[in-house]
Amino acid sequence: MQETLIKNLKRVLGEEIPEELYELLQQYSFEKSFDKKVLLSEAGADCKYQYFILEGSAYSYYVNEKGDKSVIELAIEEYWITDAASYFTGKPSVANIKTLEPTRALLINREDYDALCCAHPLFDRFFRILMQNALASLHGRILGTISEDAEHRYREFSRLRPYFVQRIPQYLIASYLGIKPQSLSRIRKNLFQK
Amino acid sequence: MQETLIKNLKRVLGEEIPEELYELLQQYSFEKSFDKKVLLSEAGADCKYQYFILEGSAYSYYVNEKGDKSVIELAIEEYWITDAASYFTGKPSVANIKTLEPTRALLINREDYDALCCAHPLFDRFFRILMQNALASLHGRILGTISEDAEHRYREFSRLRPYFVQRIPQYLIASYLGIKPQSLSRIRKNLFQK
DNA sequence: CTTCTTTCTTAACATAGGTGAATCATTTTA
DNA sequence: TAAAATGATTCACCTATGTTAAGAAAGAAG
Repeated sequence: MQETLIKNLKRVLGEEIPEELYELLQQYSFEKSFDKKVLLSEAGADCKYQYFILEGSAYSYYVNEKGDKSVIELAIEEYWITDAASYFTGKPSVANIKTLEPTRALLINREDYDALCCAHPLFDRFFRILMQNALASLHGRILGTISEDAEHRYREFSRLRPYFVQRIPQYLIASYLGIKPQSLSRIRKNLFQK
Repeated sequence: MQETLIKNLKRVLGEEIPEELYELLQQYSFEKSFDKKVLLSEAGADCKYQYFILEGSAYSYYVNEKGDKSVIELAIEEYWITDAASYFTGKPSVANIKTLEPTRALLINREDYDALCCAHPLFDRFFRILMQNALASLHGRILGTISEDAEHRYREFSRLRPYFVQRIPQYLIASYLGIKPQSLSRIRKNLFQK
């Protein structure tokens, strides 16, 4: 069974985990490998899975009416990625999800997710706490986006997610921060000159 | 016991609710009334409660180093409001929370929240689902903020939250959308001329 | 290696939205 | 009611970021 997800379960639940949970996870999820630049889920379709990245990286992005792409989420090892609105509610997704590198992930589909939570209440708690954390971090992101300028946002991002800066192409980071790659380039030039 | 929260419990859990849940809620929460423009929670302090608005309205906002205020959340009846990062993790809060109108709310402190979830697993589920919904809606907000212009964001906001447009002062809506009141004024003028 | 593709940088110019200041309108309070 | 406070609008001007276009650098593929 997946060491890295188990480690997460333990850290989040902060108690001894009943053996049963491992078996249930095993039963209601499966592992899959993907090449780089593979589309995992497409806008308009039902987003069937949530992905827990075991190795590699992926991102989700939105394409608006004008054709501009915007990065919604960036995910490396130990991150979950999905189109929440679609996965949790069954509505058609607005996001595309794509691997960046060759990626190995744990997949859980919606029915199995529900089954998992019904099979043992600690899963309700585990995912509740995951969602709480995701929520708090998204609030931080919103806050930065509406109240700080692009240079500030990039500095914060580099400080909080140095691993991302190393591994993720700049044009995706720019998009995640809500600016164009040219602007990020300009900002970086500025930062290094200081 | 609070009809409106019970209605929410039922809708979210979509099943018959054991009587026990009502008693537990009663036990682990309490109701309180506030005047308008009362500070419920202050940046820097520990955000002790999450508030379920029964009547009235409130908002949370962040003040950055430059002194600019930005609205994080707007809440009217049947909305929850808190500083997630502080409430869920115990860290000092970055947000201020303030009532807008005279407001009656249901309060749950962190210890009682944990106790509630330990007392009955359906609370883990209830809050998990609430968090999922909040997460999906925040994704939508991020998306708008990084990929659409201010006019588009305002139109979407008006479409999705007409009640807010009626009740919440424009300068707070502007801030929530990440722009200045003067800009929102300009945008509205433009919209009505079309 | 060489070529092709992807990513990053630079620069000149354009624009959405910010700033500061004044005025008007609306609520609140005395 | 009058006075004061709060919220909304308008305008002239400014600035951060977008746009377009070109070329440089770095990686991937043959």
